[in-house]
Amino acid sequence: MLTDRQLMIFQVIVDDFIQTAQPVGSRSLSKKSEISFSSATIRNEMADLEELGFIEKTHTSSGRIPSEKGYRYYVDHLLSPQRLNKQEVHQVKSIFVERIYELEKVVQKSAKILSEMTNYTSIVLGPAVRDNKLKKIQIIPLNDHTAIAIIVTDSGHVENRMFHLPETMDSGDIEKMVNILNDRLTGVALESLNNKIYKEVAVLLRQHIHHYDLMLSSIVDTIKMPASEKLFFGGKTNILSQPEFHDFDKVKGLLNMIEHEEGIYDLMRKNEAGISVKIGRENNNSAMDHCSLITASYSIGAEQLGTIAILGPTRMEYSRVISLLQYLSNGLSIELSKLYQNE
Amino acid sequence: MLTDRQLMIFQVIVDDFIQTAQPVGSRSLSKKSEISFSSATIRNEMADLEELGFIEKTHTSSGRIPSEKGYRYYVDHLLSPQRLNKQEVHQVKSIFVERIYELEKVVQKSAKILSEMTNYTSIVLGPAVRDNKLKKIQIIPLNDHTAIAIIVTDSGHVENRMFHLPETMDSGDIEKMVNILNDRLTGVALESLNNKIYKEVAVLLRQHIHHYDLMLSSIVDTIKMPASEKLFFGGKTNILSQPEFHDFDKVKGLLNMIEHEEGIYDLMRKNEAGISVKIGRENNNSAMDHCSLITASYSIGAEQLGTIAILGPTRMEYSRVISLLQYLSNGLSIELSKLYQNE
DNA sequence: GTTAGCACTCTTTGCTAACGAGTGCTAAAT
DNA sequence: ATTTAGCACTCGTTAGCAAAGAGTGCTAAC
Repeated sequence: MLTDRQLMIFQVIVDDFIQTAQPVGSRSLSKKSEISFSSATIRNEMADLEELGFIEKTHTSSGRIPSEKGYRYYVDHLLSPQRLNKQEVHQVKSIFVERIYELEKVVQKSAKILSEMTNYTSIVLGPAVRDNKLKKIQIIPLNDHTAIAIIVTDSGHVENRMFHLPETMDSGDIEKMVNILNDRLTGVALESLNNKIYKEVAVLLRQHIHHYDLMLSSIVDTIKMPASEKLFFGGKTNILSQPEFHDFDKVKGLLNMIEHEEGIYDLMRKNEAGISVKIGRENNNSAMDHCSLITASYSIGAEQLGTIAILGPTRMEYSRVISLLQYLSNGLSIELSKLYQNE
Repeated sequence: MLTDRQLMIFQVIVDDFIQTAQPVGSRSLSKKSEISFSSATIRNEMADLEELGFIEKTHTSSGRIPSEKGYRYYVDHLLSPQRLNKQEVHQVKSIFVERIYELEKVVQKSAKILSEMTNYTSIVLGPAVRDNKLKKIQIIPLNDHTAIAIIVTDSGHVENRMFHLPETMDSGDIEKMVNILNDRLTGVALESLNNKIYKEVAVLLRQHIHHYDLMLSSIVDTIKMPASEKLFFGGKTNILSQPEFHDFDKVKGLLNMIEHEEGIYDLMRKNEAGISVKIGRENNNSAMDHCSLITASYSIGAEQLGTIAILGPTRMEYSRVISLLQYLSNGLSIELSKLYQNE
C-alpha cells in the first residue's frame, strides 16, 4: 500500500524526528543525501502519508511528525536491528562481572545501567517468587511477647515478619510447631502453601499444640506478603530531560504513576515472552500518552521470571533500545540459569 | 534591636508571603486589619527591615519577601506553636491504629501520612540497627554450591545474604560453625561484631573446621551491610506543586538528590535531639537552595533511633510542620517504646 | 513621628509588524 | 504522467512599544 519512495521518505522522517525532536519539513528533507527529489515532490508524498495516517502536522503550516500509527508501522516493518557497539556490550556485561548470588542485586543493577545507557527510565519487575518452593520455616522468639517468623525459599528468597506470641505458648511448643511445618511444607510452592496449611497442617497442629491458631495466622501472613513482585526503577528523573516533557502536568502525572506504582504492574504484565512495544495510547493509561514502553521478559528455561522495560517518549530510539533489551534479557536469563542450574 | 512595630510588620510579611507566595507591598499591608498605620509609614519601616537584612526585594520596585536571615529570625523568635486540629491529630494517630510489629512499616507509613498532610516531601531515616544486638545466626544450604546466611537482631531486624559454599564443607561442619557463632556472638552489638569475630571467634573456628575462612567472610559481609540506615520518602512529587519550583533545573536537581539519596544522609544526621530547622543555604547543599528542612528525632528512652523530616520551600508553613513533627516524633517514640519495653 | 503626594522603576499585558519555516496548489518542464 | 518551480497563504516566533498596575523612595506638610 505504500510505494517504496513513500516508505523511504517516511523512514527518514521518523529517524530525523527521533533524533531532533523537531517537526520535519519538505525542504530540510530534500537536502538529505538519501533523498534526490525536490521539496515539492516530497510535499506531495507527505500529503499522501498524512492522509494514510502515518504522519501529522502540529499546526496547519508546520512540518510533519510521526503519528502513533506511524510509529507502530515503523516498529513493525522498518526497524533494522542495530548492533550494539563495543562500549555498549561492555556496559551490559558489567552487570554480571561480580559473581552474583542475589537476584535482587542483579535486577537492581540492571535497572541502573539500563537507564544510564539510554537516558530513559527503566523499570524492572523482579523475579516472581510465587513458584518458589519452601525451603525452611523458622521461628525465633525475641522476648516473652514477640517472635519473628522467617521463611526461606529454594531460590534464596527470604521473608520475615514479627508477630505476637500467645502467652500460653512455650519454647517446646514452638519447636514442635516449627518441626511439623517444615516436615509437611518443605518443597511446596509458595502459592499453594496457604491452601495446604489450612487443609492438611492445621489438623495436625491441633492435635499437638494448644492455641496454635493465632501463631499460624501470623505465619500465613508472612507467606502471603510477597505475592506481588517488587518493582525497581532506574533514572526516574531522566524524564525531565526529554524536551517533550517540558510540561509540568505531564511530568507530574508520570512521576506520580511511578511513585505510587499505580498501573505499572498492569503495564508490565503482558507476559508474552520476548520483546513487546507499546506506543502511546496502546498502553491504556492516560499518564502514558506520548510515552512508549518497551518490555522484555527474562526467564530460566521455559519459566518466565520477570520483565525489564524502558519507558520513554514515543519519540524513542526504538532500534537501540530493543537491541539493548534483547541483549540484556538474554544475559539475565543465562546468568540466572547458571545460578540455579543445580538446585 | 527591632521595635515592636517592626516586629509585627515583619511577622505579617512572613505570614502573608508563606500563604500567598507573592511579594508583599506596603499598600496591601496597610489594608490588613492588624495594621493601623499608613502605607508610607510601612514603607519606612520596610526600608529599615531591608537594611537589617530581614526582607528583600525581587526587583527595585517590587514588594518584599523574607530573606533567609528573616526566616531564621522568624523561626527562632516569632513562631507561635500551633495547635493541631482534631482532623490532624486523628490522621497522625491513624499511623498507629493497627497493632504494629514491624518498625519499617510504621516508619514508611509515617512518611506517607506526613507528606499527605503537608503537601511537602517527607523523609524518614529508619531506625539505626548498629546498636542492635545479635539474636541468632543461621545458615541454610540451598544446594551443593550455595547457602544463605541469616542474622536476626534483638529488635527483630533480619538481614540475609547468599554465598558460595566451599566444596569441602559438609552439613556437619556447617552445624558446628553455626553453633560456635551463636554461642559466642549472641548478645553482641552489631557494630562490634566484626571485631569480635576476627579477634575471638576465628581462632576457635580454626580448631574445629577446615576452610572456615571463605564462609566466615561471607557472614561478615552479611553483617556489614545494614551499617547505613534506610531512607523512606513520601510525596516526592509534591515538590512539583510548589510554585517556587516551576523551574526545571531546580526540580531536576532536587529530584536527582532524592533519587540518588546523595547528601540526604548528611542532611538528616544532625543528631541533635528534638527539632531542628535548616533554612536554604544552611543546608550546605546547592540543590537545597530555596528549600528548608525540618528534622525531628525519635527515640526510645535516651537512645535516638532515627529521624523524620519535611523538605519544602523556604516559604514553608514552619509553625504547622513543626507542630506536626513534634507530635509525630513523640508518638513514634511512645509506640516504639511500648513495642520494646520488655526485651 | 506620621502621612499624603508625587515622580520614578519595574513587571505584566496586549497589540502590531516582520520574519521564517512550512504548506498546498497551479502551471510549466521533463 | 511525473516532477519541479513558483507563488500565495498560514501559523508560530520574536521584537518592539505603549499602557496599566503595583510598588518604591523621597519630600513636604500635618
